[in-house]
Amino acid sequence: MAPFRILSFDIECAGRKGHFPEPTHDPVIQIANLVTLQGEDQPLIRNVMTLNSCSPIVGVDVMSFDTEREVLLAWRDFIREVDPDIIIGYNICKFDLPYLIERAQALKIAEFPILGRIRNSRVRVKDTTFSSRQYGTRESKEVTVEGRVQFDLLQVMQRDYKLSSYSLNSVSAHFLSEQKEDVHHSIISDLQNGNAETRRRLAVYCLKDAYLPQRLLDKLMFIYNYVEMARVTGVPISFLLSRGQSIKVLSQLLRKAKQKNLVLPNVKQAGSEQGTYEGATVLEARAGFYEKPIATLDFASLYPSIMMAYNLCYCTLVTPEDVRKLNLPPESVNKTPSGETFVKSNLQKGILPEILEELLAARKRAKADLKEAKDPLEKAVLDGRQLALKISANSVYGFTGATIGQLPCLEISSSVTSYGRQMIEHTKKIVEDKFTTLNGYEHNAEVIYGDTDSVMVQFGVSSVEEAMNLGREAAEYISGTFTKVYFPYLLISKKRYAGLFWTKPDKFDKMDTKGIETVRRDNCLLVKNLVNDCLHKILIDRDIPGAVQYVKNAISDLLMNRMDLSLLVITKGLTKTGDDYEVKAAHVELAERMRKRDAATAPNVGDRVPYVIIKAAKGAKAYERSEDPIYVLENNIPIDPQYYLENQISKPILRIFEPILKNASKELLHGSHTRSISISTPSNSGIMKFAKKQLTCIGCKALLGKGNHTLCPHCKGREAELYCKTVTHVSELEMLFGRLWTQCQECQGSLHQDVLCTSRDCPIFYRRKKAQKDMAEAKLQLDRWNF
DNA sequence: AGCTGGTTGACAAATTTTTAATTGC
DNA sequence: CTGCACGAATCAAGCAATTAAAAATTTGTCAACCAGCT
Repeated sequence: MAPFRILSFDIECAGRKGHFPEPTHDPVIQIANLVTLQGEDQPLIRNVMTLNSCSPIVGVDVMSFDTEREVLLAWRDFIREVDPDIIIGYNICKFDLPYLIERAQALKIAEFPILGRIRNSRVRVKDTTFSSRQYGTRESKEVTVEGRVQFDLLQVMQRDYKLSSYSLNSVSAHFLSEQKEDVHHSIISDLQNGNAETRRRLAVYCLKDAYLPQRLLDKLMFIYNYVEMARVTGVPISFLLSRGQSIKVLSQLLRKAKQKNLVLPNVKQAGSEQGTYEGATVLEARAGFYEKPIATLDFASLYPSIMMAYNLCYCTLVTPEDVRKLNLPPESVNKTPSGETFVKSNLQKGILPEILEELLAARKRAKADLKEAKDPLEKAVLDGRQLALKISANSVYGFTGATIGQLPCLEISSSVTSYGRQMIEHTKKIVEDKFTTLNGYEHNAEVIYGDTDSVMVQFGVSSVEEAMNLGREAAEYISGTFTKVYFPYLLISKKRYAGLFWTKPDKFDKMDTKGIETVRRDNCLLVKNLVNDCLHKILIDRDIPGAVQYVKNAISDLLMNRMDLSLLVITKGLTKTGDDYEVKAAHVELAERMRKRDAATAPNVGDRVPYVIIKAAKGAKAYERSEDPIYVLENNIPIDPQYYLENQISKPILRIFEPILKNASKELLHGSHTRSISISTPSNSGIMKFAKKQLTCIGCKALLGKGNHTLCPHCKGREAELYCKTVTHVSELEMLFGRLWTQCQECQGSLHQDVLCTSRDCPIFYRRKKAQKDMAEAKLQLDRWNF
């Protein structure tokens, strides 16, 4: 089979000054294209189509046109000529493609939207919303281009990875360690209206936006993984991006049923009946800091195994009446702990167990092949396949429990979970019964925690090796698997713990954290870093005083206003539309305010909203104090360090330190380091509007009388010293700013041009802006000496 | 009339409940 | 063949758990008020 032809593209359009571009008014000014053959590193074609003249770019075919109509038609012809199988880009489904179509409509170019592989078939655009528990609610557009798969990397990222920001910039930084500049749309117009040189600059941005999605596609091997998934589950690739999990299971069911000459019933929607059933058991967590190794016993793919072992399926479920009528012998049926009855496989083999058997067998084969594979490409293919098979196996159970689905069957799902509950309780009991001093073991084993398919056991031994041996013995005894040991282990509560992860006795593999702030996206970076570094110091370095000192320094820095704004940005997802929220929340209110400022760039449903908490009147709710970080930076609004200390840092830190340190609260949050509070910059809102700013002495901050601009009489004698100090301060800040500026220039790839980037996701951007503000302020101080 | 003790209502503080976000398995 | 109006059909893996913030409710406090007693 010929390799796929992949087109990556990006468009730039010029909005009227200060407005986000709209297809009815604003022209498309540039389109950048990259065409690549699947599996090859270098693109076949690199080109840019641009309105008005543009200076040449090395290695790129630059096509300048005089009218927008020519640009659009050139692109249409280009698509038809290249005839790509897959069209990729970043946010192309919601922005680039619909924009081109609608723009062509506005310009009345009727012959433009014929881009697919069906002759004379026009591209159609439709608004859609997708909503599921797993992926959340998201508004998008459906663009039909026959014969070409649209593979929008934004959608892929949002589905496959949980990130705190999904901007192309932030995603590229995360996966490719490569930044891109974020240029505000108002600047795009300026560059377009400049000269051939500024348009060249714009073209370079545009090309980069087409290049990065291509890099992501290669690096993360999406084509392999998605093609494998499509093959295994039997759905088109577009379904994997536009539909949910259940269509995959349904497709497999249909395929299997067809083989067996069966048909699936058309189950009517059960109305508003939202039946729910009992799920898995989570064992009570004995919270604490464990300095002895903790062994983890678990059952590999528990739910699929249960369904296979007990032959649970739609076609094996019988009612008590059936049992009587058909006179089924008791040895031919299983009664599940939840009270349902299923016939055994000798009478009727279930379809679901059969699907699962095949999936798991195929996964086993893929894993075996993976071990033998040498070629990295082949490895990638096989790893993608085995992962796809695992996910498929796990979602079969979920499908039967989906009450608003095609074929719900709560009898199956509740039976699965009831067996699961029985197994974990049973495991806990026999481990604690067997490994006792009475039975000749050195210590009594204690189950300290367990969730769904795993139990954490403290055997009481102090070496990792002994714990591993006992773990293996126990696993054999309960016919489960033994995988790992945690040592040391910090158990905070159910679903929240951290520990060093050992799979071999000589060295730990990594630090593993579950459920706590380091892995949650709704915390600011400050909290994430702080918790992570503390855990590192406590678990790996075993240096508790060091961790305490570290926290104190961080708190002191925060209160002194020395904290970088990028560390204080909190992000939360906007999960529903504004009116559906019943209570006011910080990110929802901010999104609403931003909508009023500029409707086009405000966050939408499904987007994540970044915000910081600013100073305000005492007693103001958090939702009244949330603000856009960029806005805060530009308008010099003071943030509220106290909020970050009390509402962000304090509780997570205490949860970690409480099991380790007595008086943790006193030690960490009320020490002398919390008294070094900086004088806040006066807010330009509320009562402060009426306060007059008075000059203070540069030496000692005492208020100065009239006609006195620099020093109070007391400091008069130190003139030379203080002047030097101010000069040094300014030059230090100038150097810092210069360094950051150069860094941004390097990022944009040129040291000879102005920096235009305003990326919300880039820490350098925040620091550069702050350095700029500080420098301006310091210069103002210096100017006072000239009086 | 003046004092006392109890009641009441307004408001603040404390506590509980609800809502939303997010993760574990 | 396209565009438009209208109606019908389709679609969405699961539960358990923690945490923070807002909203609702209870509790506490204090002053004003009033009736009864000395």
